[in-house]
Order: sequence, then structure tokens, then C-alpha cells
Amino acid sequence: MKISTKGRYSLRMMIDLAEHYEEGFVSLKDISKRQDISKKYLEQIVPFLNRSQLLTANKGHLGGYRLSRDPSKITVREILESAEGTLTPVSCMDCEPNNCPRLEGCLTLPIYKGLYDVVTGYLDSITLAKIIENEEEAFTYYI
Amino acid sequence: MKISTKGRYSLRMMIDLAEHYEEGFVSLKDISKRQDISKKYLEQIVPFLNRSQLLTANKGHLGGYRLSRDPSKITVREILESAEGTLTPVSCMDCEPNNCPRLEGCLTLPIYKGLYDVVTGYLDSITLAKIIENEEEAFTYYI
DNA sequence: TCAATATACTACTAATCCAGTAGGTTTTCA
DNA sequence: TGAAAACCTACTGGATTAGTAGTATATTGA
Repeated sequence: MKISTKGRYSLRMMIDLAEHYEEGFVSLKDISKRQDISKKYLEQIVPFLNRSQLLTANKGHLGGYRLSRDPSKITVREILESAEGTLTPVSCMDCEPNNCPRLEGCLTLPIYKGLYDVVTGYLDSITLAKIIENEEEAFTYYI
Repeated sequence: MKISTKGRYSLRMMIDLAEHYEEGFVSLKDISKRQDISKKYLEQIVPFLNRSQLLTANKGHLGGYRLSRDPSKITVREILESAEGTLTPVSCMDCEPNNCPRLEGCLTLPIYKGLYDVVTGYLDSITLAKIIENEEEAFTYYI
């Protein structure tokens, strides 16, 4: 149930970009320094975030990356889903339709579906803007 | 963010034991047949469930396993935590105190803590009894 | 126009973890 | 005493993770 390094680094990179959203394009070099993440590894993360259209890139001198949308319009769910591929707790939920041979009468699937809803619901509620505001209790979830 | 096979099989084994709770001790052989899980692999899962005192075992002829408590007193959280070790989304949360070098000023930790609370809160609300009742909407979570 | 600075792309690798198999020991009871 | 069960330890092939390395391509300021 761990979030991979790819997911965690993606989130940190996106938070960094949110913190410097007003400054135009930010280079991987700068992000790498501030976040203490190898630039080479960041390069490998970027394609995923790009594919999900979370970033705008500029090549060449003074190039870099920028959030494609306002930080208040990007959620942690989008970022982690982009990096992790999916947030489903079991792989049978990744196929549509679900082709698990035990599907019929499976007593565990409803549990995993419920878990998925809970997780994505929570992560959907957190935007980059909310994170950099860093308010107390912003992430407490009343149930 | 996937649940491992160990976790999934543990849950299925525990559900099986809940379904046969009134029948006394159930052998791994029977569970293996019904659940279509290798008996050898189940043998490797049992020690974890045992350590968490979720099972009572009987050796020898007509031996087997039994839930140590009523199915209404065992939650999915206990089972998965037992099999997975922990349900924390990031490993820095496993140490007490958290010794992450970036701890101070880490903007992501509150997110992961919130996620942990949401996940464990949900899984705590589901008991084995609830699962085998298999009622519609038992796992919908109103937020 | 060229050099510096970026992104973009592909390939490789060491280490770890996962899922499962194998074989043997011990305990219990009919 | 033998069958059936739990219990224990070790091994293994494959997949995944977390990187590193090297090169190609694009942009722009001097």
C-alpha cells in the first residue's frame, strides 16, 4: 500500500512548481536543487506528468516547466494517478470489464471498490493551492 | 498503492473462516480448495495472522484454524495491517519518531497522514461479519 | 552563428521485493 | 502406529524499483 518514489517525487515537483507559479518557467535544475532529487530522475517523471497535461514545457535557453493550470485547479489525485498509473488497490479493477475469474460472488471486491472511492475522494479534495497555503487541519477528514 | 497478494489472500482466508465459524476448526486443506489458493502459500500467511492473535490453531488429526474472536469483532484493518505490516502510504511514517531528514517543513507529510487516517478509518469500519452478510451499500462511504 | 542551457529520449543496471515451490519436522488422535 | 494436520526454513525465478549514463534536439542571447 506504499506510494512509490515516482509518485512522491512527482508530488514534490508539482508543489515546487506551484510555489513558483508566478515566476514563469522553472528549470529541472532548480527544482532538483531545491527538492534534493536527482535531475536525471526528475527527467523520467516528467513524461508522465506531461502525458496527463499537468505541465507546459519550454525547451532551450531559459526554458523549463510550468503548471498547465492554476494550482487551485490541480489535485493530488491527478498527480498521483499520473505517476502511479492508477490508484486502484487491486489490479483486477484496472481492466474494463473486470475479467477476474472469481468476480462473480467475490466478497472482497466491494471492499476494494469502497476503499478506492475513499482514497480518490480524499485526494481529489486536496489541490496544490491548498497544500502551499499549509493551513492547519486542511487535511483532517471528518467522517 | 496496490494491496499485496499476501494481504488479499489473508482477507479471503479470514472471510472463509468467518463463513465456517460455527463449524469448529477448519483445515488449510479445505480453505485452499474452496479459495483456490495453494496450501503452501497459505501456510506462509498464517504466521502473520497468528502473531496478531486473529487465529486459534489446533495441531494434529482433525486440527485446523478458527477465528480467535467473533467475526463481528475482527476488522479488515486488523487483517491487512497484519499481512502488510503497516498501512502507511510512506515509509517515513513507520518510524517513531519520524526520522526523515526533510521532516521539518515537509508539505507532503500532512497529506499522507490524512490519507492514512482515511484509509484506516474506512477499513476499521468493516468487520468480517459485515462482509459475509454481503448487504448492498455496506461499503459505500458517505463523505 | 555559435555556445550555453534546456528539454527529450533510450538504454542499462544493481538491488530489492514478490509470489510461489520444496522438503522436512512436530503434534495429535483414532 | 499411522494418517492428518500444523509448523518451520530455505530456495528461486521474475518483476519492479530506483536509479545512472549517454546522446539527440531545441532555443536563444551574445
